[in-house]
Amino acid sequence: MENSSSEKAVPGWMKLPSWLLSQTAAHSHRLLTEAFSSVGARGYHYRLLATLEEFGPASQAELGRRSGIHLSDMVATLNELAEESFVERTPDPSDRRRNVISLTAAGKRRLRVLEERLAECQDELLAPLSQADRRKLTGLLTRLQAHHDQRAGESEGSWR
Amino acid sequence: MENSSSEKAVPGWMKLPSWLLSQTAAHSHRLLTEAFSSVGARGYHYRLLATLEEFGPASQAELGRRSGIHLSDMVATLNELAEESFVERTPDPSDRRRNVISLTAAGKRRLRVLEERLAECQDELLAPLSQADRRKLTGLLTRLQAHHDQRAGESEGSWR
DNA sequence: CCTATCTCAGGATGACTGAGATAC
DNA sequence: CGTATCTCAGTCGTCCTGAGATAG
Repeated sequence: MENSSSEKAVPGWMKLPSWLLSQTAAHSHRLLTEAFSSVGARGYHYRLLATLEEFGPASQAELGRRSGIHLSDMVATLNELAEESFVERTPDPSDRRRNVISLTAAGKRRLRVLEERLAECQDELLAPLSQADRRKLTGLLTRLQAHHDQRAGESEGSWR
Repeated sequence: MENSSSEKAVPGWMKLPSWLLSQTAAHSHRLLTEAFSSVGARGYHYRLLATLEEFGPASQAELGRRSGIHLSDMVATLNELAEESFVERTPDPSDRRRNVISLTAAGKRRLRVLEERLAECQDELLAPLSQADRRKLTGLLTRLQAHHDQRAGESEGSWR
């Protein structure tokens, strides 16, 4: 033992919830980024593909609302996905402002791969926690998220 | 009770721990960014000032190890802090490669302001949770962080 | 020679802003 | 008209890579 405590000296702010949250999120983000980029993808790709499969084809604006991705980023992300033929952009005949985005067969296969990687990440992320602790953590985070989501919806126009 | 009627349709991946973590961290980050930027500061400024007060003057490399800020970012951040006279950069006479960074009186006052803002953010962040839940969450996150920190230290050179 | 320190230039991702063109 | 959609051009903060100059 070195001094009063057996641990290395650590700044006090590292015990704050906001810091712990940002750090664990950063770890999680690193895991996901590495897993996705190992197959040439990134977070936005997964979010878009998964949203498309779950809710079906939609305009870019609608996709943005469902996935929480900004329209500006949507364009670039869809360009990337379309270039690999994971999604198709078809003009909407009933509203010529819109593109209808739909998932291709290749896109579904891609999604399966990303889902596998994602599941592995969850496991690695939560490795030190018991099943009960994982549920507890998920529950607490869900409550936090619901609370802040709601407040965001109130002040703005609830565009999400 | 099911989401078929009362709840809005939400993609399944939004229930994953990694997503909840990144979202709550994003909310937290938004709170902090707004609070800090309302006085013209940002996260790195607080981390550096707080680390300096807690551990005293140090070289930039040492500060980087203590605060977890990359050396490349350290330079720019210290430039900003020095420009407002919150820190002082003095050449180390015993090792002419080094600058000794120290906190000024103005820097301490600045830190007090940022700490206040930070405390308010913690409260707002954790608003929907009871004291017991807050402790539980902090405990769970601490365990996650410790686990991943350790693994990061193993594979790399434990520079942090 | 090799390592440590400081500096600078840049990238990547995610979140976000603003503005323009077009269609409703 | 105003509003919605799509596109493109950027910013910002955080994290991170690489390379150079200098000092130990």
